[in-house]
Amino acid sequence: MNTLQLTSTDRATLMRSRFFARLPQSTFEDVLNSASVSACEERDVLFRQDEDVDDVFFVLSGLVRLCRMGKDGREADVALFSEGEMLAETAMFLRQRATASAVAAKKSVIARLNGGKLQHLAATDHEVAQALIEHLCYRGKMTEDLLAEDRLLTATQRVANFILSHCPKDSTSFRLPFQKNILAGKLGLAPEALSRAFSTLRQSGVTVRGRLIEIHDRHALERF
Amino acid sequence: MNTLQLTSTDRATLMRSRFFARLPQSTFEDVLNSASVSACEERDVLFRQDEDVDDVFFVLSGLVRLCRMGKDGREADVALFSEGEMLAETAMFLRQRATASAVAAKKSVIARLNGGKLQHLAATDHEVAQALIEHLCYRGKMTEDLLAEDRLLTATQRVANFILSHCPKDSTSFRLPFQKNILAGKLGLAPEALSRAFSTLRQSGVTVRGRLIEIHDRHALERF
DNA sequence: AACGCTTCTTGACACCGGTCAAACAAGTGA
DNA sequence: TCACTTGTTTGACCGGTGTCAAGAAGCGTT
Repeated sequence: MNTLQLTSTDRATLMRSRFFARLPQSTFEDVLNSASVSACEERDVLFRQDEDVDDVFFVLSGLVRLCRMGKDGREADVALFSEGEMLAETAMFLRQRATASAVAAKKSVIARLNGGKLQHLAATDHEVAQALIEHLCYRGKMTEDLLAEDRLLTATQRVANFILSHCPKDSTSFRLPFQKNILAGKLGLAPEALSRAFSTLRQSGVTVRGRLIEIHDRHALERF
Repeated sequence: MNTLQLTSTDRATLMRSRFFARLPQSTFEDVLNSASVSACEERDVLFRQDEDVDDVFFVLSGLVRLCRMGKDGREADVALFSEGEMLAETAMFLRQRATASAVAAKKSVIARLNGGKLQHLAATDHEVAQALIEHLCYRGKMTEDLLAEDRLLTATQRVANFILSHCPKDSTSFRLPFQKNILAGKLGLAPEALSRAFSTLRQSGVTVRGRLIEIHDRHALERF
């Protein structure tokens, strides 16, 4: 986890993000002044469950898995953050230990924003508070979506959903943005189950070669 | 769904709640001025999935189920709100239809706060924004907890968890706060599965008679 | 090109939990 | 109190998914 300088593409990534996009330039700079940037290898840990976390993390590039561990050692992913997404903001406001661990799911560049600073800004700057509220609403919905999918859909249906929502409407194929491993975790599946789901979908015109997914019949997928 | 007057116990309930507790009296009155109160019977619908929802709801007494329906007609609960809890706040900030339906799970009294008013307050009043942020963090954590439980624990373990977290530390028994039906939904189980979980736990010293749950060996439950 | 590592796939199997049906209990209203 | 409705339990069955183990494919390194 080496410390880096914030590049101009990093700044661009930040400014494009849901959270920062709506903040005025000066506030943006203000937040950045208290930020540090580091390069992570796959499996590097940003923070661990039950630790105190004071900072807020921002994915400048790469991928971060948020996972909880059960007492028997198994672990379950509860969220997956890719470029331009922010995590660990709840630790700031609920005075309690982290409820999950954050682990890089591949080589990543992570910005670490000062939590106290951000909290202070949220308390004094309407724009920041507003952006935070929207961000939290969005995150809440994401988690609720996951929960509902888990409870309503079978493995194959969840995979079909994922494919449909990730394949551009005007295209017939796309590349998985990460390893199948990770996708399985995000969907709450064992890797084997993901593999089987793919092979079930082959009957409905889905071709999987490495990370390349081809769809030959969108409607067949929707019907699943 | 009859319209009611806000009683003084209702006011007390509001002021005790996570959200309103921290607001100054004047803001509190301000919000209340735009509120209406109604009595709901079990199964009354507060709003339906895919509808536009402008208001924010507050449970003054009773119980509200938030559930999503799958295309095959099955439905899954994604949250359960009891006395003193607020729901549908995300609809205000994410400009989109409701992602779930809200249904009274028993006779309830519901306050309906004006969303626009609240949104305006959140944008101008630091205290309101702050309260909202904390509320959203809390809700987010709740949903994440549910997701993690679903993914990490078996039915019996989830039930054991529920019992442990609802039985006062200094007591050896408690009453279920709602029908087993509802509990099953909250835990993501079919009623039959809940029933079986209870009967499995009987071996670990749990007695169930109607809604009365008795624990004879806390540690046995924790080990599950 | 050959090696070694990791990721992915496939098969076998067990088990958890959903579903249906029927018996049973509890609650409600006349 | 009885009849009726609604909620709960139990049994039987089966489909879905986790787990273990083995083999295949992919990928980077030498």
